[in-house]
Amino acid sequence: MFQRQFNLHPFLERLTSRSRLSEGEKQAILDLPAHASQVAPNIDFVRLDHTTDHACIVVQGLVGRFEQTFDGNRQITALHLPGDAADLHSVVQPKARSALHTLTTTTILRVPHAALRSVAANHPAVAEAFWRDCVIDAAILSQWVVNVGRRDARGRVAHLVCEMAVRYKAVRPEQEFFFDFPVTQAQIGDMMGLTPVHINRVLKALREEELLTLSKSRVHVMNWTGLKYAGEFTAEYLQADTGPEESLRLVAPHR
Amino acid sequence: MFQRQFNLHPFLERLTSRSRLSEGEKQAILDLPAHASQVAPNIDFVRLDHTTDHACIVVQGLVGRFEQTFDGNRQITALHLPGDAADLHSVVQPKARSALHTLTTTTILRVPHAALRSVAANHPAVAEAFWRDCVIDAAILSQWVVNVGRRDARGRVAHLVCEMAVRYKAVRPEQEFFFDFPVTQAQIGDMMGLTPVHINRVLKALREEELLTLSKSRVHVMNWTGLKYAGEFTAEYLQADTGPEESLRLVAPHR
DNA sequence: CGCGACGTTGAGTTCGGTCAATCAGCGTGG
DNA sequence: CCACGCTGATTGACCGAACTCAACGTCGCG
Repeated sequence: MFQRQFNLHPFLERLTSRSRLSEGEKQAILDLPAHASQVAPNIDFVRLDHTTDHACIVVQGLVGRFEQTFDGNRQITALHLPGDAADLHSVVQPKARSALHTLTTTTILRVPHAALRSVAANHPAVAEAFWRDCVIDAAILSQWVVNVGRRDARGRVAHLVCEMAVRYKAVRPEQEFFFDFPVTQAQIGDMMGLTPVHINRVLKALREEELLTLSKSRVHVMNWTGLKYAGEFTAEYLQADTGPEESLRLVAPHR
Repeated sequence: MFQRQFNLHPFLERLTSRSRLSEGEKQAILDLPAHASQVAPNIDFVRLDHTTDHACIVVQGLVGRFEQTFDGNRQITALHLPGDAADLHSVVQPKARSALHTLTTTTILRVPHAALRSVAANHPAVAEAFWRDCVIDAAILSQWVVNVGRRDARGRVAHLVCEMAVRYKAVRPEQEFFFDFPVTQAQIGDMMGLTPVHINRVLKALREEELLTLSKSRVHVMNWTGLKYAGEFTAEYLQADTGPEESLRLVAPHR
């Protein structure tokens, strides 16, 4: 029923922000068959160890990737915003090693692996763009390890908010700014490897430092410079290092 | 000077353990140009933010991938054993987001990106194998986040040793076994987000529990079942879920 | 209006960190 | 051969960040 309301433009934008594609390749992405569906909050729409034949693209809402320990503690390892392909890697690894969970009401587009493979096979630059997309997600994941492993609670939360501000394209370096970030304190705890109670105390401290406020699923960044410093944040890891224009083709030119 | 002594067989083995390749594709991998070199211990042979035109394959020794915080604390995010392509992702993301550091004397083979691209372009199944390799490394990284984020010190170290035992193919489920793991306690601390002092105490506890002994760069696992339980370890995430035989080709068959 | 989910706060505990001393091994140079 | 210095392992005493437990507040909703 949502078939006509949602298209693959956000996904294409994400891809082209990381890789250069020709007009024909862009059109091939937009022509991919996709089945839209709404998912209610707090639903695991991809379960651990299940094998899928399609990839999920987030169009609206917020999705968390997580795994859990034997005693049920959850660790969120990644967040997926609109435009992100939450499990593009499933094209080459169909069995899910981590679950996908909606944090809010979310609209996802399901694209069959067969169609993605076909586009990648016919357009080597698209295959490379898919590969690069997975590689950049891995770089983000790597930063997540650093955050959880080496920063104290205040630094972790500051870093998370910085990353989200950049990924939501909300940053106004010269002034305060706001953006929606629909998560509970318990979910932030699951991202950072901390308890909800401690997240609460950290948010209170950040508020008292006049760095940021988080309330009602909305972040108010009051001091971007100070926040970046508190989270030791630099944004480079979020982008491809080659501008999409200079990006090389996987297929070497024929000699 | 080492050109003739080392070849790409370990790398090919790693690839074929995760993806199926035809004889021609295998040969193409083995025919890749590679420049061997020895690197002394504790050398950063790929620096942060440097752009490379080649990928590094570990043939002997042990390599750690790491990033660091502003105050110089290191977080090791991955280990690369012989056969691993430590930065295959650099083919599509040439600027290094994390550094590579030798933990022991290490022999690496440097393979030009141009050659890897050429093989991938001529053999779509190789392109897919490269992509899958990066995806499985990301799954290992994801487990690393869970380990650091959600387990206590004892569980983290137990999990690490379990992962290494499996990756070194040292496991003998029915009996005690040994394997070389040439790292210092300080380096284990950098992997787990803990201090060297605490690693020492945890190793002492694991020794007193008769789970494992680590001394002189050698691990002695005394109780595999108990160790797996302590680290909540399951090995699935280390492998491709499709056996290499069933692995699909990126190129769809022509209709 | 009452319930449930989420947020807030306090008191006490604990895991892991910090600081510091000691020890063992090992390569080097006198 | 042995003294020296360096690196890494070990241990103790103390500290502090984050956890646990528990109570209470707040808000949205049926």
